[in-house]
Amino acid sequence: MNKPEMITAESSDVDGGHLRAFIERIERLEEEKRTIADDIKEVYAEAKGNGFDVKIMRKIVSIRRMDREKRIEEETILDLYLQALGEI
Amino acid sequence: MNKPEMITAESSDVDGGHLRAFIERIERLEEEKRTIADDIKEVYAEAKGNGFDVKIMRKIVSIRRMDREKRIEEETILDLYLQALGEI
Amino acid sequence: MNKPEMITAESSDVDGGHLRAFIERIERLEEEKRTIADDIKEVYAEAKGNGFDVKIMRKIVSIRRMDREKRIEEETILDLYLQALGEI
Amino acid sequence: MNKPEMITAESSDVDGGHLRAFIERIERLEEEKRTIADDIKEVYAEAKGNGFDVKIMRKIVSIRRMDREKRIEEETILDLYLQALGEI
DNA sequence: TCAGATAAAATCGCGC
DNA sequence: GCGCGATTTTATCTGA
Repeated sequence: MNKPEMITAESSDVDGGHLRAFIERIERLEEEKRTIADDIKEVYAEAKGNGFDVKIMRKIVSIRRMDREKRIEEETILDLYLQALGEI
Repeated sequence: MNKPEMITAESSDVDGGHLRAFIERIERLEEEKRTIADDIKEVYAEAKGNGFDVKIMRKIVSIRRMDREKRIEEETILDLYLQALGEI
Repeated sequence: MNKPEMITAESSDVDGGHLRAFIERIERLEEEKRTIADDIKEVYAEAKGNGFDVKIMRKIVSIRRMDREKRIEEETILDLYLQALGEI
Repeated sequence: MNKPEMITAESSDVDGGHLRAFIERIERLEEEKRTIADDIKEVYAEAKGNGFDVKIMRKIVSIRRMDREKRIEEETILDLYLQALGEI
């Protein structure tokens, strides 16, 4: 009895194993994220090696992202209007 | 004659097709990155749902990351010392 | 009447004098900061002139800074743990 | 004899005391720099508390800095021209 | 003087 | 909505 997972103190029942599992899942995901970020940097570097201007490319990517977000925003508002009309 | 890729202005030969390919690779990678960021958020949410304190979890992740970085820094400085010794 | 500070347009009451004072305080502080950055550079240069390896020195400074930050992080998480315990 | 500062190995005569002094001077200066950076942040925060838009303030500071640099640049070029003329 | 590395500033996004 | 932390962008610096 009194195995680690059966601690009965009023307060500090922290399931270390479970916590550890969450932490490790997060760390694996962050590692993946970092890898992809590195891949992105590599693509920019490759583009630079091909004579493209990285700063300008970043601007283009940023503008296109804003455009996409704007479009989604507008579609969302449109949907809201359509819903509102349907409810009349 | 004079197909797009044959423009001969001295300066502004921007290979649009090539650029577009780079941009699209980057955008795909950024989409993947965003997905992973969302996954991380989900894991934190799940952990919270299991009674864990997200703020503390973030600190743990942060401290463990610092540990890793510090270890790498120390290996780097060891290399620098060894190089410095080798150069004498 | 109608002294500058009494402009009554509904929206654009920008207190220019006040803003200017803030801006100038910031600029003075940035000037000081730049001076100190220059001092640091001078110390590195002097050390180099005395035969020390600047790259290694920077690494040492960086590692010592990480040590300090890690210590602070650990104190912070200890506080978080104590708070969490107190809240039960 | 053979006091620390008289080590005679061909290679690793590192004057630790001297190095330490340089490191500590740098660390003191970096601490001062950090303090000033914090002061700047505080000024921005105070301005924000007085209803100013921090983002815009940063833009103003940045533009004024560029203006100053531009002016210095232009004066430098002017000096170069004047020197050149003087040499004719 | 330039590229590549390093550090700083600005911006973004989350959790409270 | 605000502070805080992470990320990204910009600037600085060093070594070739």
